[in-house]
Amino acid sequence: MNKDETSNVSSEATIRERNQARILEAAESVFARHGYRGASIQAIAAAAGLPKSNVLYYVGSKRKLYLTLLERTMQRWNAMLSDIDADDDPAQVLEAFIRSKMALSQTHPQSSRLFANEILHGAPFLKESLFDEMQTWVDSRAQVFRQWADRGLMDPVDPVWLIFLIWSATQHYADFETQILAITGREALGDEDYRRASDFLCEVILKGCGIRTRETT
Amino acid sequence: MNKDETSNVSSEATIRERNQARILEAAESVFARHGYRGASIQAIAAAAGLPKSNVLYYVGSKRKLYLTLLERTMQRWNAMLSDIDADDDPAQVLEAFIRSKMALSQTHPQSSRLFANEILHGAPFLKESLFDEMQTWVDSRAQVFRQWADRGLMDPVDPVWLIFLIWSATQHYADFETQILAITGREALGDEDYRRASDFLCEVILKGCGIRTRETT
DNA sequence: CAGATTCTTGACCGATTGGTCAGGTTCGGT
DNA sequence: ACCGAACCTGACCAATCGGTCAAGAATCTG
Repeated sequence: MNKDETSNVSSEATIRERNQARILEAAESVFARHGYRGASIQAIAAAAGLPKSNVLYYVGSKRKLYLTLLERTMQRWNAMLSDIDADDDPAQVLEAFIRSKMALSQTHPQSSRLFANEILHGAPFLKESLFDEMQTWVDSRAQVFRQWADRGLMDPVDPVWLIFLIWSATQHYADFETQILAITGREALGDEDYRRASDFLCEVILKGCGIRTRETT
Repeated sequence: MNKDETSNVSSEATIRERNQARILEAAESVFARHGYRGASIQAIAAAAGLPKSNVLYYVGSKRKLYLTLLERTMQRWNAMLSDIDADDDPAQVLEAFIRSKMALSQTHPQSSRLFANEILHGAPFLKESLFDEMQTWVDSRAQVFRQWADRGLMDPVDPVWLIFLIWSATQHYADFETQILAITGREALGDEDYRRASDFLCEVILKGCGIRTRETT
């Protein structure tokens, strides 16, 4: 009985979940490249290796699919960005922030591009409440940065512009990967490239903010 | 006779040039938002206030229109980026570079977004020769930066990553304007905002590279 | 003024779009 | 074995897509 139920659930979840995962991956790639308006369900279906109506059977509509992916992107980002406190070490906090953002660009470039496309489209699918959350998050971080500056732990730079600097610098590796590869003559950005770029960003940005790092060798 | 000729030429150029300018402006806006695939000629026509077939009369095809805009974007960028020399002052060069890029983001945000969309699409319309030119440009700049580092005028940071940092940081204000406005509670980025952001980027990036700036008051 | 050129623009075309729908197949439970 | 649920998928629909074409109006030129 118990064994029978497990077998049943597993079989049901396997088909639906497997197909949904295929569709989500395919859709992310298409939306990341062409944005919402430029993506077609047929292109997504082709990328997923399923007929179009089968895709619609699972996801309902283009809009629902897109919203699911956007939500997933936000969750990926939130899961990697931890809270900070004024008692934390600025060097460690900023370095962790930069490195985790770079890791996201490396592991989920399509998510980054999908988000970039959403913003370029004028963010029609991002709820105002989500921007409110972002604002709250930026404000709380900015407040900590200001306290560090007050205590002489870093220069009194504008903390909001600093956050934008880190966002832009780190997302660039995912969003503009095509350009970077063409200009640097690479076929892909590997671990070593990401490590060196992350080191560079940590070094320049921290130094640029007057934050001294600890040499650990 | 001379007076009659002037009147004739002016009248002919006025209709065609005026309509082409209208179409280019409208198209830039639509392509900037939706990218090539997501932009429709009907949307461009509506934004230009002309019938679709009138638009096609002037520009021939969607592809030609897009390529024209892409070319125009490249020319705008090239017109503002001057050659540099190892004898130049690093602080002045980098500051000029950052400020001119920020000015471009401020005056031509749609161009920046159109380019961003082109890259997100995988750069299908950018000729390989154009990337070669970019690479040449980046390499020549990197060489100068390295010479500066050799002479102790700046830190030995990776010059290519430095250029990417400046690109990403400056283009961010155009490309992610929607996000910036939402988070900062602004309705637009004004001169003062751009000035402060430019100052911030100059200060942090130059300091981050170990370049000392001259205080001019 | 007449003819040539440019401009305007709706009708039309085949292809594609986001879906809807219906019917058949497969799977799971009784 | 039967029935219901889940899955699969081609046909179909109205709307939109990038263009073509033709006809009339406006403008230019000699």
